[in-house]
Amino acid sequence: MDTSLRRTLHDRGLRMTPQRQLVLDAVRELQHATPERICEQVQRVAPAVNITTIYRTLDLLEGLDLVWHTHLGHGAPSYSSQAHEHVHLVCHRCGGLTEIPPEELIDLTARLRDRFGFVLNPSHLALSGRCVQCPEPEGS
Amino acid sequence: MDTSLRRTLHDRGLRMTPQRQLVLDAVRELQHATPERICEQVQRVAPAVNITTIYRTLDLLEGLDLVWHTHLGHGAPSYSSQAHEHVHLVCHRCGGLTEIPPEELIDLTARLRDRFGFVLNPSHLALSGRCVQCPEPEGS
DNA sequence: TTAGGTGCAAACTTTTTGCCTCCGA
DNA sequence: TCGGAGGCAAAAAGTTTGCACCTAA
Repeated sequence: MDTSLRRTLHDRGLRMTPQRQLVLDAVRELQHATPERICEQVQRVAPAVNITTIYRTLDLLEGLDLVWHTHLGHGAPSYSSQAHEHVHLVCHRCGGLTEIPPEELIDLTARLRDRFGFVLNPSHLALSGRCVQCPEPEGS
Repeated sequence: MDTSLRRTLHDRGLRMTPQRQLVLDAVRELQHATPERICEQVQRVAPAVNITTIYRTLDLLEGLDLVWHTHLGHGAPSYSSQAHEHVHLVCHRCGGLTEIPPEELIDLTARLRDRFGFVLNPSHLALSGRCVQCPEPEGS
């Protein structure tokens, strides 16, 4: 049970529902999950929940800043909750994912805020480049 | 005409074609363009070129490290060429895109390389957060 | 002549929309 | 009873595949 979710929803004239709680729980539990994966998880508890509801609820929760999505690689987007504290390094070549501690971005976060007024979300960030295992392309 | 493209292709037993040149030109010219947008651009010169060819060619060029794609927001991915030297700040709230000079990432690039062996591609990077115009969410 | 490359159509996956019904304030 | 929510089906959007034909080495 998530009283704060109920409150947040109520403050905006929205209702708390079991589906919304279940989707939020699933995102928090799974981390980096696609909508389809989240749907499977929710349906373990409530098999009747439709994928449409998953999409609508993810949109809603994202609007409330409770969840977040990025495209870590090709294909479907990946949803996470604020709780997940990692920076992601995505290799554009092999698609590999490396997680590093968010402290690595403290300096950058401060600089972007001071200079551009941009509040970086360091806990959910994908940086793209080439990982250790992948060879350097020719001619560079 | 792009002799280096011809050479790169030839070295791998692949052929140079007008379509490949046109797609590369379109990516370089448009920057941040979706496959569909690139297709339109190519079709100005060669109306018969099919969207399938655009997808296949973008895949090919990406494999050659000549172009690059990210998902800047919802929906279709966005292709750019190496030539495009900007860092992108994407607001997760309004979807707005801010471009900042790549120099802002010099420190981070060096650190990631030294500590994790990860070669950041600073010329094509999307950092996600909240931009100046968008209000801070409640409760934070 | 042979393999690469393209166009075209169809299939497929992922996401969104419309509509009807249900339910709680 | 009124508007928010969800289920279901269909549509839309985005991407991939199969196949025939064409072309350059």
